[in-house]
Amino acid sequence: MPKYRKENLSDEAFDMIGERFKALAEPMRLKLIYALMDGEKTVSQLVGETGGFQANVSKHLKMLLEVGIVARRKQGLNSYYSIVDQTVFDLCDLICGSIEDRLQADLGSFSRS
Amino acid sequence: MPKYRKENLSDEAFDMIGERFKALAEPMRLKLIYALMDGEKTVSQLVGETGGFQANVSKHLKMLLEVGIVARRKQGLNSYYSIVDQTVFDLCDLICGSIEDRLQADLGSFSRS
DNA sequence: TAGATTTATTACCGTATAGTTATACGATGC
DNA sequence: GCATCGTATAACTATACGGTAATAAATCTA
Repeated sequence: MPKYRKENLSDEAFDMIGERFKALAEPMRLKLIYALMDGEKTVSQLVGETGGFQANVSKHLKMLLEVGIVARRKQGLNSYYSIVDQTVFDLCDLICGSIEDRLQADLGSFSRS
Repeated sequence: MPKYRKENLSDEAFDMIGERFKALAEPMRLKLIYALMDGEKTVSQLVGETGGFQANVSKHLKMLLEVGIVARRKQGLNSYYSIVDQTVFDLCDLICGSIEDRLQADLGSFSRS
């Protein structure tokens, strides 16, 4: 029995999966997710840690909020963002392993005697 | 000890991770990967299965080839493409689970009495 | 050699989006 | 009320990218 079963997927399913991956396809959003590994933070904190402009950070956070990767908690003047979908870390781990494999392979084909 | 360790990542690392996710962020490329689950196929076959235009299919395949997700084998008039990075299936499984969770949650908050 | 077939490439168009600036909104404090 | 602070939004620009059509390139066949 094969490791991966091939299910029937509709066009809408492909769209949803693509949209989900797209949320993780931008360096700034990855930085934000990475910064939120410590726990919830305010927009100002995230602006400081990522080095981005406040408007841009807010925009990306809004996107992550809409797709359900982060949550927002408003208190006083501040908005506290936090990760709600922990699978993003598993996804990044898988991707990083895949990138390493690729780089190793490239290195091998380059330096082989 | 936390489940996810926070490593130091450079801007270049975030770029590479983002680029990798971007390869999976388009429905047509997902369809191609999905179609290749059965094993290697020619461009014509993939055009038939995805319903896309030949030029578009070729362009997306080239992109998947460049990031190392698929491999190409030329024989006669045909180019045979196949999956080389099996982690894409794990990634899609994770994403699908995440989407399901999200939809379940949305459904719950909608229909709760 | 000429023609047919498969794939790759080029050019173009329209749309989407990241980054930036400026401004609006909402809450707090004087 | 008014000023201030943190955040969100609007408007703009530049660029990236997907889809499409046309063409080129490579291989096979008659």
